[in-house]
Amino acid sequence: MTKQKALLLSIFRSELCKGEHRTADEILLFARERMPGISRATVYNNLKDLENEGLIRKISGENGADMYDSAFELHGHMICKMCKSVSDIDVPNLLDKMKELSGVDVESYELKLRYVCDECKSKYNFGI
Amino acid sequence: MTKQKALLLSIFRSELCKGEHRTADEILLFARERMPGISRATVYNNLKDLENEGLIRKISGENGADMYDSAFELHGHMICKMCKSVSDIDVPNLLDKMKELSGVDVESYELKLRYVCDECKSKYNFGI
DNA sequence: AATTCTTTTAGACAAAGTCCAAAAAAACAA
DNA sequence: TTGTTTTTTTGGACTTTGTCTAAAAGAATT
Repeated sequence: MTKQKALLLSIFRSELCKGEHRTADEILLFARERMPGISRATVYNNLKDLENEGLIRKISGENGADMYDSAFELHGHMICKMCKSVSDIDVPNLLDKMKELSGVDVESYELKLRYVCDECKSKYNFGI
Repeated sequence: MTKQKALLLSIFRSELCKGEHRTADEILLFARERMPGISRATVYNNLKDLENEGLIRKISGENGADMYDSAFELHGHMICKMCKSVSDIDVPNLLDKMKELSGVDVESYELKLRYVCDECKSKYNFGI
């Protein structure tokens, strides 16, 4: 556990990431506020480590960049088709159900539900 | 429906894509075999159109590039953590369950189950 | 203190995808 | 038909995201 890695972990545990889904470059910016010289490669390396250690989870992002989530509980994500906003949704027992269904030891899952959020609905119906 | 778009659709409906998960650049190569001058931008544009029209579905890929799936039925994907191989899994009624759980009109979903495939298991246990 | 192993760093590099302006094609109107 | 407008394609430049590499720095071990 180097200083750099500890910094990243503290960022994930802080308000900066609570309930948020951050890209690697957002994390890099946060990290540089506290450790100006930290290298991009170091951030990417440690994100990969933290993910392998199960301390954070990666979500393949809708806008190119992957995002990271540090929530303790495994959960799903609701993605608005229009604005690409992301919100969490708890899906009870999904992991166990998928183990049963597949017959193999599923370690984790990524679930994205596509819909149109209320804000976008009202923005694009022009009052009709 | 331009010639270019029709070509892409025919590729997705052909044996080239049956049960496969193709990247945009793989589709570009297939397309150039039949229409040598077709541009990369055109392929990307039309893949986006076809996705919006619900004729194909995008899976955010594990190795950088997104992949496309033209299967009619919505289904989940099993992803091996080690070799990143992808296989399909049918998850009955998941969409309806998610509509119910979320209380909104979920249009589609993307589900990835992470595990270690048999081949990788035996490759990395060194016979122990 | 010397050695070895791991991590960081900076920058080059690669891959995937977007953007743009001009040309071509298609759709529409007279 | 011909002329006009709109849409799509094209090629290439560009951006973004992420990886790789070799050298330096830092930890751990002997």
